[in-house]
Amino acid sequence: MLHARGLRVTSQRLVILDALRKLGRHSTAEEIGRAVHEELPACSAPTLYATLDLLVEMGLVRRLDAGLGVALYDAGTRPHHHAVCRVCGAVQDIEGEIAPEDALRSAVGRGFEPERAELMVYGVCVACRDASDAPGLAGD
Amino acid sequence: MLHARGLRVTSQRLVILDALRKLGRHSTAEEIGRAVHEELPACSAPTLYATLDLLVEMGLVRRLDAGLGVALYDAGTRPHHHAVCRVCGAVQDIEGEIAPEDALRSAVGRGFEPERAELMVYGVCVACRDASDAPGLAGD
DNA sequence: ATTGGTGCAAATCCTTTGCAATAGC
DNA sequence: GCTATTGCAAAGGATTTGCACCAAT
Repeated sequence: MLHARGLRVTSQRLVILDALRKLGRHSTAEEIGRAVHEELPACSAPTLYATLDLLVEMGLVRRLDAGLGVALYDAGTRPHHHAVCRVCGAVQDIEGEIAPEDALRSAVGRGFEPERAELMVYGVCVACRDASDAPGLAGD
Repeated sequence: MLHARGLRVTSQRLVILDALRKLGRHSTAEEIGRAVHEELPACSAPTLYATLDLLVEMGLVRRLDAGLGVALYDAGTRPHHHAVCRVCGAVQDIEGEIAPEDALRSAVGRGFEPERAELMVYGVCVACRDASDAPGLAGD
């Protein structure tokens, strides 16, 4: 898959993805770094971040900002929703590619007390779509 | 309102809230700071952040993390949803205290091309609720 | 052999903290 | 006057960058 993109297969990349998959869910770069160090003690922070960016770009990893001041990384690429605890900061997955309302219900069913639910829609705004549609410019 | 909480009414606090209200939408601390400086040139970053925290705590301001690396502040306290453009980073309000699904529809109706919608539910998880319910401990 | 990847260190950015001076009550 | 609040400067943490070396192809 890396080869297909003309990129090199390095032990760092393999170990980082593997570590992230083993950690399972919402891990900070620091947690991933610690796990990686057990196998690859010399792996550096810049490499870690660069690799995570690459994996995100490749669609193998998702990056998620829960407002905790650190980015969280997730090897599960299926879209899903999240419940963030205001008290302890824990991020709970709401599994499944389900409608937002069902996600909310699911969280409540698991004992989570929602105070506020916010939908973040990620996509392309009108202006940027128009810009990329403009003739003479290479569409993305 | 500040008095009611035994807090002092300072020009900084008034000007910061006023600036944020005038800016209207999702402003970064830096934007707010710039606006504040026009009226209160000496207002410092620590004061700005402290005041914003205070306003958030008082419920007059909401803080929002759109994954852009900076916090956005919003003087509109009514909960609403957001659409973030992957290309230009613009954050669009989806007005109204409406159901997430309607929010998604609303964004599409305005020309936004959604790629991914994620519901963030903020609240209190089971463990933290149980902890605060525990007898002998002061409930929050 | 080539050149993309890596590691080191330092830089950057946003935000917070310590402390003396100031201003609200 | 008492004390919260401010401003300054510097610290702090997460992430990125520049550059020389190394390793995958």
